[in-house]
Amino acid sequence: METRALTARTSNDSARDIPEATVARLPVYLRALTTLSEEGAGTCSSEELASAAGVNSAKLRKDLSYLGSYGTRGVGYDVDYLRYQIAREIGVTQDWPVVIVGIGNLGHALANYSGFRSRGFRVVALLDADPNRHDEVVAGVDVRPFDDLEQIVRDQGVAIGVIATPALAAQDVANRMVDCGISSILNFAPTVLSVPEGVDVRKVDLSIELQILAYHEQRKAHGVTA
Amino acid sequence: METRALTARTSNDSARDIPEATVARLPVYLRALTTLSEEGAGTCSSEELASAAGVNSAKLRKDLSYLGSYGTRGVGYDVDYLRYQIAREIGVTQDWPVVIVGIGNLGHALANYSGFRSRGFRVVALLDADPNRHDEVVAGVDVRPFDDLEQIVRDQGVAIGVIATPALAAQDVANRMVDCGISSILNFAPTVLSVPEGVDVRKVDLSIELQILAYHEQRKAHGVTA
DNA sequence: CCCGGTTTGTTCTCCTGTTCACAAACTCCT
DNA sequence: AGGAGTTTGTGAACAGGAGAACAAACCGGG
Repeated sequence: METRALTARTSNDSARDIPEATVARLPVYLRALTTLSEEGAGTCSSEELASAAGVNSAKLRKDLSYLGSYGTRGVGYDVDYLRYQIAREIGVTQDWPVVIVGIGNLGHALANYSGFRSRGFRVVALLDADPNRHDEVVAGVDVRPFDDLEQIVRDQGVAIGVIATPALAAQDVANRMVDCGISSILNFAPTVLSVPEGVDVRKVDLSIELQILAYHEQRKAHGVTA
Repeated sequence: METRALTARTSNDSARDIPEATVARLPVYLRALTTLSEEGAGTCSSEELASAAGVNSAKLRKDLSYLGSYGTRGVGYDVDYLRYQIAREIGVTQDWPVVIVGIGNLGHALANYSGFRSRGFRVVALLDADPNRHDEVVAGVDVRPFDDLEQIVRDQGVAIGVIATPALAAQDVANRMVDCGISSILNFAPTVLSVPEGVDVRKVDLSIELQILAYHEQRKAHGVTA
């Protein structure tokens, strides 16, 4: 609570500064709550929700306490109410327009991924530098030239871009995105992007995850055989 | 170091216990070194490599120090030598057979992803429960029934499985994988898997990453307007 | 109204990871 | 050989997150 003085909150708060580790878990809680709600649960305890989310219950309670006191002692949390509060805190009660650049195999998969739409993200454009791909229609959206980026971003108010190009093109795409005013980038290309301050980049790297698994796998094998 | 008593290391070490955070960065260093090598660099300083990998140079040096003293003071690191050492530590000098279950959009993309092969992972089988998908050939590998899992795992010595199924099927697939002896799972399904001790699970969730970006994006917008 | 049972919110402690700063070690030049 | 310049490896301080534990708050029954 004493950190509120630091963040110079303006009018109504509702946005204290939440630790990164907690932010990363909120979507997991959100999903677990959605599942619980679909199963007909009206309330749930921190223990139940923590188990559904795969975390420690003390950690869950601490995470939720950053958002406010939305539980009732002796009872638990109202599933739908808590779900709404988390959704609002993350910002997925509103609709986020998203552009995807690079419509190869991965781009196709992303464009077709239903989990985006159902969670408040709307794919408003698919862009690709290859003219052979233009006028192709993927998931009901037609693929357009990369140069249309600026107009689309301006017209639709896009703040989030997804990069699914080969590694070599990724930095150029990122630069163009930043120039157009995009300030959050999800990067699937296996390369390190450099962007100006104020722009957020998150990276998803398929082969890195496998390599981490391989490391542990190797150690397991060693421990057994040696 | 006091945790070594727990892990019951046997004969020659060469495998001190490396912090998880470091393990997660080693593949990034590996990729940066590969790029440097292709650019013809013979040696590099921690500053250069750190910049290429997008991390602090002190952190890089500390990370590398867990592997051993592979640098030369006043000079830097031999690119190819360091690259080999990291590859060996991760375990990607050997070949890892991998099975992918669930050949939808994402499964297709994964099967075609060249980054796996080039990093020591070989997709030995594609499995899908849907009979309509069988006999389809993706990336030179034909799609087979899910029930073939056990035989494939046994014949090919598969230790790593990738789940790219819908959420509802993921836990069942994971159970079967574990039963067959798979001990590392990369899960793309948006669900929390529960697995017995000794089995590693890593999760890649596309929509969670977007939600994290949305949270920060929302805060940026708030800070500006309010 | 009071009491036992339950569950949250929070404090405190521990541990992991990050960063700074510097001694040790190496090269090159004179 | 010696000294200036460079870069690694690491000790130490610092920050942040995880988990145990407990007081505060709520419900229901008598």
